[in-house]
Amino acid sequence: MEQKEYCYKYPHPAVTTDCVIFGFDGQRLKVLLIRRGIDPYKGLWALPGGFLTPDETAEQGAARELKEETGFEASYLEQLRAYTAPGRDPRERVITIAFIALVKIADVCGGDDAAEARWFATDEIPQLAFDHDLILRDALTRLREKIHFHPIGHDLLPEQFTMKELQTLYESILNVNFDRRNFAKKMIHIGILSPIEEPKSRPQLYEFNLKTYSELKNRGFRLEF
Amino acid sequence: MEQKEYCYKYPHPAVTTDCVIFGFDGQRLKVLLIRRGIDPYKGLWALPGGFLTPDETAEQGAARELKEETGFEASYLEQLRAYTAPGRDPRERVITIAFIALVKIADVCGGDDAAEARWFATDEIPQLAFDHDLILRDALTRLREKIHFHPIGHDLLPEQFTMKELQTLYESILNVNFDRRNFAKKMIHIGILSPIEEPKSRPQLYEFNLKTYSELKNRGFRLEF
DNA sequence: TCAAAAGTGTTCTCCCTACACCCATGG
DNA sequence: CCATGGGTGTAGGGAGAACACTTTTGA
Repeated sequence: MEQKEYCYKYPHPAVTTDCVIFGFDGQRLKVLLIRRGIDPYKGLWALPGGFLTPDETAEQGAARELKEETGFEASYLEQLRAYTAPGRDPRERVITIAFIALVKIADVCGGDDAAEARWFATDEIPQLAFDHDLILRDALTRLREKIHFHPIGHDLLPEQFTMKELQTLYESILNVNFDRRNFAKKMIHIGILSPIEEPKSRPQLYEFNLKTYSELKNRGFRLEF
Repeated sequence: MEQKEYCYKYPHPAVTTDCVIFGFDGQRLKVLLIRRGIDPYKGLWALPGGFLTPDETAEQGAARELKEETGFEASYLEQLRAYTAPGRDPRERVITIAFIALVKIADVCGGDDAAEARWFATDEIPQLAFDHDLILRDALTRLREKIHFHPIGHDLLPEQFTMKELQTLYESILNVNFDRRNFAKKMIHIGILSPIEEPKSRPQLYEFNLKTYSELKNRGFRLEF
């Protein structure tokens, strides 16, 4: 392969995207990491990511890398922020644009690339490559903020779910315990949940009512806990 | 000046920082813009910003550009997000990392560079260069969120201020009207304001009590309106 | 003297919280 | 039969919202 060169009058940093991918297994909040197969930091776990191509936005690049490296389609993808410390990559100057992705773990997990990928509970994160531990901590902070005005459950749970599952999700993200009855009351009162009619299953199933949600969002609502 | 060249194996975008600089003149929330002296978009108003140098973080670059182009020191500087649409700069691929800066308008405004700079009310923004109108709108949205858990007044008002000034600030940012008495009650109740003892001035002056604030922040507080 | 701004307190309502009982299912 | 989990209702407390009167200052 020919060694093409791209030249500029002033120094340009390389730009990558990295994804903090959150999933929920029914018990705990998890983060998807891949093991690096090449130096630097070979063998360490890292956030999935890669270089931005010239014709895509950072959002498109993040979605592409996510799909390529893990096989997941993000049901939600949001930019976190850019990380620009000059020495954060030992090879050359690389700035990364970090993203938060929410995926439904139940979705097919056919990782295309052969890269080794694994879910880690957020309190059992191993040592990470680059400044990815910093990025991950920032992502968790952002997620905990986000939960107050975004129906995160819709992106992390299956279409239909029980109230208990939803509560466990909230509890595992916020590291708290809620009163079972008050939690259900509050959720139903807000109006973004619709009970499933079918009377066959005993634990009542719910689904998100996105129409009500978008109305609420436009009025700027917030969920207090 | 010699034409140095910086070459890479893969294409690298140029990286700039841009600042949305908010100030408060006692009546309305303002944004500081500069008029572009060169193409592209020559003559249009734009957010102050410039290219990132190889040895500085985006935060440092934003602070430097802010100082160089407007003479202001930001009392608060926070990354908003990166803007990466491939066509956003007609010259070459340029991604920008946008920042929100809060400054005290009363501070010396000795603009170092001769660039024409002006404060604009947030509802009287002229046509802007590049995608700066999008950035500005995002910054306003973020600021309106931010106001709920950051004492924005501390970065936008003088050291000492009246309750009315603080209320006007909040009202101009959120585009609402508060009951004068309930607003004061709530602010004092929170505990981040300290009344100034000196009995000479009639309208009671206050200052921010940053110690109480940082305690509150650690406990994760939020101000509802 | 009058108008405009600032200081102060009370009531009502609603939401959040704490908490207990019943029913259904499955072992 | 019993244990577990899910469904439902109520009483109390606290914070926010609505609201009026008095005082001072400056024109």
